[in-house]
Amino acid sequence: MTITSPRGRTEMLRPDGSPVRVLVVDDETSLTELLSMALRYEGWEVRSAADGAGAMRSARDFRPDAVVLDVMLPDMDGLAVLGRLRRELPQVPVLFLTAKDSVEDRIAGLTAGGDDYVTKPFSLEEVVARLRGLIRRSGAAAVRSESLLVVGDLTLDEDSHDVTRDGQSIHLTATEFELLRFLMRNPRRVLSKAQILDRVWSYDFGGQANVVELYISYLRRKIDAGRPPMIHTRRGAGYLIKPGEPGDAPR
Amino acid sequence: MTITSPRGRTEMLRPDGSPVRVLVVDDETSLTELLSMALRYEGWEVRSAADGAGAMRSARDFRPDAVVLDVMLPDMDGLAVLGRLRRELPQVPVLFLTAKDSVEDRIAGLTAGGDDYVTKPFSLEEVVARLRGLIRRSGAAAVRSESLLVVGDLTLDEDSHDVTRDGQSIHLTATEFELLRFLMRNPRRVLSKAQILDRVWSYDFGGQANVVELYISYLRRKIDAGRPPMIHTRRGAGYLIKPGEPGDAPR
DNA sequence: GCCGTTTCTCAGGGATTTCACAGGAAGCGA
DNA sequence: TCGCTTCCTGTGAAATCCCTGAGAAACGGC
Repeated sequence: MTITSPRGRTEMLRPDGSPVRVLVVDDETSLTELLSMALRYEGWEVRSAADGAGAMRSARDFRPDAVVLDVMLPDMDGLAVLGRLRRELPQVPVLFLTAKDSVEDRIAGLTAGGDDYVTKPFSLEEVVARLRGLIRRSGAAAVRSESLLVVGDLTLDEDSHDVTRDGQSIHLTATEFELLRFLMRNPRRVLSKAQILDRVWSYDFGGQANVVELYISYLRRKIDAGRPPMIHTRRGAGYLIKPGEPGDAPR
Repeated sequence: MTITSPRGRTEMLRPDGSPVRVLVVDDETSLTELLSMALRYEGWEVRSAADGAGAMRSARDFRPDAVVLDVMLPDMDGLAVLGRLRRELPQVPVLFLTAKDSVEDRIAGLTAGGDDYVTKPFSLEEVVARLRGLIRRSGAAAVRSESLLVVGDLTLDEDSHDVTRDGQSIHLTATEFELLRFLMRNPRRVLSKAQILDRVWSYDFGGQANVVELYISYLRRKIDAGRPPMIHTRRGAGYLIKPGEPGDAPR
């Protein structure tokens, strides 16, 4: 079931109408807090645990629909936790967090089912998108929602990563794609550069804030070129995307 | 009966519409968990047992449509379990898991009845494919046809392992075949290198992640040569397969 | 056991993507 | 209109990602 909330975003709900539940397991509290905030903002109910024991307790009485699990934990390693979780919650999809350099000690066979993983440092957009994908495909939320975002004549498919405007296919780089996804998931809403930076860039990004301007510029060139513009600047506030009005001068 | 679920994949169902049931018997819990996840993701209902006694209990009250059975079990050996299973579930097909070096002809005798086997370490794609074949042929799921995957003018027959593009037969090696099957079972969906590695390569593969790139390269040479390309790279995300657009430049 | 086939590692090179920097354009208030 | 601030975007360097040839090792059929 998908409903549109008053604030204009689509939310995932369980069959009984209650919000989707996500359990976050990581020993870095700054990370669990960051994630919890982002996931709550999605309208999900979140509980977090800092170690394997806490994770098992939460699994039992919180009964989450999805789990975010750091594979490196202090008391028992992530794999042990995974095993116990699987026994407690056999159906629940897991999103693994893993360090960049452990790409080689790749989580062999962990993503067996519909599971997925992201490498640290990640962007919140990425984590949220993957979680949505996992939950959607697991059917836990009975949200057989489409993977297609539509704003005016602009479409973005989260499964195939295809983007089209007015039927014409548009090639985007990975960062451009995430930025556009974030805009399109919040249509007609002003998003500040800080918000965009926090969501689309990885949490340890230390660069210049004007990358956002730069990527907005890239997107405009690809999305708005020769058409009524959909990406608008609110000076001093941020950017927003909305369907192009035919009356508007093409860009 | 075969239906296409909202997530775009075909599922097997029993004549009464309930999901197919599979019993997994192995004493290595990490393996039963791995398999359970993968099989659940197929939309099947799974129960697992760690020994012969548990297997018999599950056979009686779970009434599975297929059994995955490790021939090496702690309490009684797989053959004894098999005999008891056969008495309890005379019609049910069995997929044997066997160590690489075990006597092949003994297994050959076992699989005479239409059963099948895979050697450890296996890939999840392989186990799932074999199981699908067994179930399809047993008639439990009332699915008789449907061994043919089709994407555009590309076809892959899971029974005969024949692959054709535009009517022309294409020879693939075993690994190439499994990779293509995985792509074709998830058309128009971006699959990350990690997902591909976890699904197509055996669970204990510890090698370089760029084998995936290599095999994509092999596949392209055979599938896309001189034709509109069907295998596409999404830089920073993964690969996907989709029907070639006639307008696309041939490769 | 031998020989063709298949799998996989390694490494170079090429193409793409990301990002910093900086000059210029555009908006805004007085 | 002027001056200040904010935003836009060209340029280029560096990093990253991907492709593929060559060859070693493992496998399989006979």
